[in-house]
Amino acid sequence: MSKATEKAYSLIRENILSGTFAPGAHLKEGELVDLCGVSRTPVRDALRQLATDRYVVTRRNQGVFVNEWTVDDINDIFELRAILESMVAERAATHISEGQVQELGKIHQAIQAMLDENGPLLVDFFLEQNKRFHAILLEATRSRALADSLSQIVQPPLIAQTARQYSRQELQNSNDHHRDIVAALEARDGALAASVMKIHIISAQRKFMNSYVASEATEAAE
Amino acid sequence: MSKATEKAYSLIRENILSGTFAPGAHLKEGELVDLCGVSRTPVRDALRQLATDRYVVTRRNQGVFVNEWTVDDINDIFELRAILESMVAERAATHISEGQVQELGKIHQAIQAMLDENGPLLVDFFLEQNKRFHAILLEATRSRALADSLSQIVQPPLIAQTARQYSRQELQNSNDHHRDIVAALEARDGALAASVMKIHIISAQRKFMNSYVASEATEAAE
DNA sequence: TTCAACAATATTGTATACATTAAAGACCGA
DNA sequence: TCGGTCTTTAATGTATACAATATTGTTGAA
Repeated sequence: MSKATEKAYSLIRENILSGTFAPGAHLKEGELVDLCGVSRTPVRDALRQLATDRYVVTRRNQGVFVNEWTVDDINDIFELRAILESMVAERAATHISEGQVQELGKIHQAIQAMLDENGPLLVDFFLEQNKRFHAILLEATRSRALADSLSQIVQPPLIAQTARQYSRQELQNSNDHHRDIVAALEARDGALAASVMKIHIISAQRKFMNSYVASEATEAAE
Repeated sequence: MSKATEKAYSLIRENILSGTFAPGAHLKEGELVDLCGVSRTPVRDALRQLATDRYVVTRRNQGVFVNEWTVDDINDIFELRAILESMVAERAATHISEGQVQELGKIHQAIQAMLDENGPLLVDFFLEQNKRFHAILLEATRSRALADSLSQIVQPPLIAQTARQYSRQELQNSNDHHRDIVAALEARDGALAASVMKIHIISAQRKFMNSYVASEATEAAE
C-alpha cells in the first residue's frame, strides 16, 4: 500500500474500530475524501483493502458498508480460530527456534510484570504483546496458507472488544495460557501446545459471548 | 465488481491459469489495458481483487507479479483444506436440508453417468460439478467464517491441475468419495462425513504431489 | 575494466473530469 | 389518498492527465 492509500486505510479503519462508523453504515467515497485529505483513487484502494480484511462489504454500484457481525458469525470465527491456532501451536512446536521461544517467554514476562504491578490495566499494551505472541508462533510454522487463513479470520475489532472487558483475573488466566504454551514449546510437545491453545481461544470466546449477550440485553431494554 | 473490472479480472485470470502469464511474471498495467480494452482504473481494481484471491502479489511501487507457489505452500494448502473441508462436512451433516442432500446425489450421479459412458473424459464438466458439490456443502454449514476461509484457501488453478491429471480410475475414486459423503449426510453422521472428506482431499493431495514432482523432474532434465 | 553517479525512461501512484447507475422525490392519474 | 412513473439528484464506475518513484542505461573517473 502506498502513502495516500495507507493514510486513508488507517483513518477509515480507526473510525470503524472506534464506532464512529457504525456497523451497517454506508461509507461514501466523497465524505472519506474530505476526511482523509486524499483523492478518490487511494480512498477506493483503501476501501478494497478494508473489504478483503472484512472491515467492510462492497455492494456493486451501491458502495461499501461497515461489516455487521451476527452472534453466529462471531461464534464461527472463534471456533475456526481455535482450530487454526491449535494447528499453529502444533506445527510451531516442530519448527520453532530457540530465539523465538525466548521471545515468547519475554512477552509472557512483560505482561506478567504489568499484572504484578497492581497499577492500572494497560489493555492496549496487552493487546500489542498478545498480537506479537501469536505472530511469532505463526511465523514459526513457516506456513503461508495458515498465515493467510488466520489473517482472514482474526478480527482485530473482536479481539480488542474481548480484551477490554477482561478483568485482572481474566488477563492473568490468559497470560497463564501463554506461559503453558511456552513451556510446551520448550518441551517440543506439539500436542500439548495445541491443547492449551485451544483452551486459550475458547476461553476468549466464552468471555466475549458472555459480555456480548449482556450488552445486547442492555440495548434491548433501553 | 462492475462490468469493466469483471472483464479485466476474467481476462487476466484466464491468462494466468493458461500459463500465458507465467508464475513470477510482472504484470504491467499498461499492457493489461491494451489486452482488456478498458482503462487503468478497472484494471487496477481487477489486480487488487486478483491479489486478494492470491493469483498475484503486489509490491509497493513495483506493481503486481503472478504468484509463485512452492511445494511447501501447496502441501500446506491441501493440509489446511483437508481440515476445513472436514469441518464443513461435519457441520453440514447437522444443518443440511433434504433438498440439498438430493442435489448432492444428483451431482454424484451426473459424474457417474459420464464415467459409465466410456466416452471421452470431460474434465471441465467434472470440475464444475465437483465445485458445485463442495459449494452446496459449504452453504449447508451456514458459516460465513468457514466460507471466507475456504474461498481464501481453495486455489482453482491447483484443483484444475490436479483433476486434469486424473485417470478414469482416479476420477471414479473421487466420485466414490462423493457417494460416501452423500450417504453419511443422509444418515446425519457428521463424523463419518468428515472422515470421508478428509480422505477425499488427501487423495487429491497425493495425486497432485506425485504428478508435480514428476513434472519438476522433467523440467530439471531438460 | 569496474564502479559509481547521474540522466533518461518506463511504471506505478494520485488527482480529477466525465459517464453511468441507482436511489429519492415530485408529479400525475386513478 | 394511494400507486406508479418520470425527473432529479447523488452516488459509484470509468477514463485520462499529471506526479512521484523505481528501474535501466550511459557516462565518467578511478
